[in-house]
Amino acid sequence: MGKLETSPKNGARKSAGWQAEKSTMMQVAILESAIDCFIDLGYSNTTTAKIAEYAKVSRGAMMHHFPSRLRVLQAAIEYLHKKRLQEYDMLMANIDVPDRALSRAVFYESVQMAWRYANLPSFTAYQEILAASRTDRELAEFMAPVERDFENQYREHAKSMFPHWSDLGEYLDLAIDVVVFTTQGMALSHMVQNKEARVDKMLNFITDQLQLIYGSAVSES
Amino acid sequence: MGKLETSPKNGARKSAGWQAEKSTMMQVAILESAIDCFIDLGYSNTTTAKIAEYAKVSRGAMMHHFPSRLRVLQAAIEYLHKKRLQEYDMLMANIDVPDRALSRAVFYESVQMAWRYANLPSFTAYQEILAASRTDRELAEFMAPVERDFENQYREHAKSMFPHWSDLGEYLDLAIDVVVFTTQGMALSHMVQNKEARVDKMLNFITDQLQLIYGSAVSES
DNA sequence: CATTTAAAAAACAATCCTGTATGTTTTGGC
DNA sequence: GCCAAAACATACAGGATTGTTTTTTAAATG
Repeated sequence: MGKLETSPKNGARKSAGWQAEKSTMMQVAILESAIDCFIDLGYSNTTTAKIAEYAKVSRGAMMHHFPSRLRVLQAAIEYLHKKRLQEYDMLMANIDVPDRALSRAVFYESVQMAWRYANLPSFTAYQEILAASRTDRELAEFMAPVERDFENQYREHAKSMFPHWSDLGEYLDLAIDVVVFTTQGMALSHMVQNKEARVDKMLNFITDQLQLIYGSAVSES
Repeated sequence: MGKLETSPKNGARKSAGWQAEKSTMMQVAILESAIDCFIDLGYSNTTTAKIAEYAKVSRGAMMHHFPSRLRVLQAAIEYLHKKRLQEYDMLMANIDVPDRALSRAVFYESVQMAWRYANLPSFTAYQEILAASRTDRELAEFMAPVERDFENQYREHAKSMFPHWSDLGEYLDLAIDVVVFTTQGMALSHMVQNKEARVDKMLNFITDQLQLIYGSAVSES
């Protein structure tokens, strides 16, 4: 009941490596299930049994591929990391900059994408892990390079998007911090009243600040 | 071994209510230990045994005062809530405003205090609880009014601190959000590189933004 | 087709945690 | 001093979770 495909379909005859394919399919299913568990149950409530249940796989089968809980979780974190890097590129690629003119619209779209980024399910999953890492030394060490990766991606993308700023590193870093801290602060806050309106105001406000920072940067150069 | 005072000291003769006093002493010790556990171990790793160990009390004694884990945790949350409200007042009372002049120094000190507030141990403990509440419906319902309390405190304090803004609710709310989201976003982010410098830049930047918002507010009135 | 190997499922032991139940000490009133 | 009640300590049962072991099933190969 509820297994993955257990035998090759008639159409696709037994190809040499179909077993390996099925194996990786299952592994992906397990990792994605682990991430879903982070989101639904929280990091520490993500048990091996729950992951297997989500993946519609017996716990024994899972333990065959990932010999311990830690291994599953670390693999899931790596999987999530790659996914988030991709999602970031996807979102930012959506920004419409007809002729690379630094209009307000460009800034605003960037801010909006950052906000969307902080509202993806993968962001929630990631925050669960980060929160757990605060009191889990081993996990924290595992996460450190991941965090560095993100900081680098932010900077690299910003550099390519706003080449004028490439030289003025300080202002660029400030602009990034403003956007990241604000959007993530909003995403992590549990706003009770008129969330939408406040978010909207904040996003517009940040956009204005970006323009201001940019103005300072160019006037200084 | 390692108990609280188990009998009245010679100096203080058996007063009528000393038993009740000792009882509340122990309860306070337990609640503070629970909060320490949140900080050291994380919310979900805070077991009844650990709390008792931290409080240097037998688990049985603890279960006598708090019949279930949930009760201890809820009592600890309420205790933490009061503590945080007090700490906020303490910090904000420190802001030196000689003649209520709205100089940059006043804004800056406010921002700095908000940053300090987000770096208190109690903030960490609180975030542990908030994070856990995301996947714990019962806890979330328990936390909702607490969150409202804080939002109200922010607004009330800001109103009293900047009476000129009292009428322009929108700008005041924006200013509060800017400070809260930014400082909390920073506190929750795991900055890897030159944290101090970035924080310093952000605090100064926010201060400038507050002045700007204030300028918009007064020019509109 | 038979056999060997990998994959999957199930069963098991060890640990931890909660809640309760039972036993012991201490306190306050008489 | 004595007794009832509370405060405190210890012991135990039930459930959950992890990792291991054992059994069963499926696949690959000669």
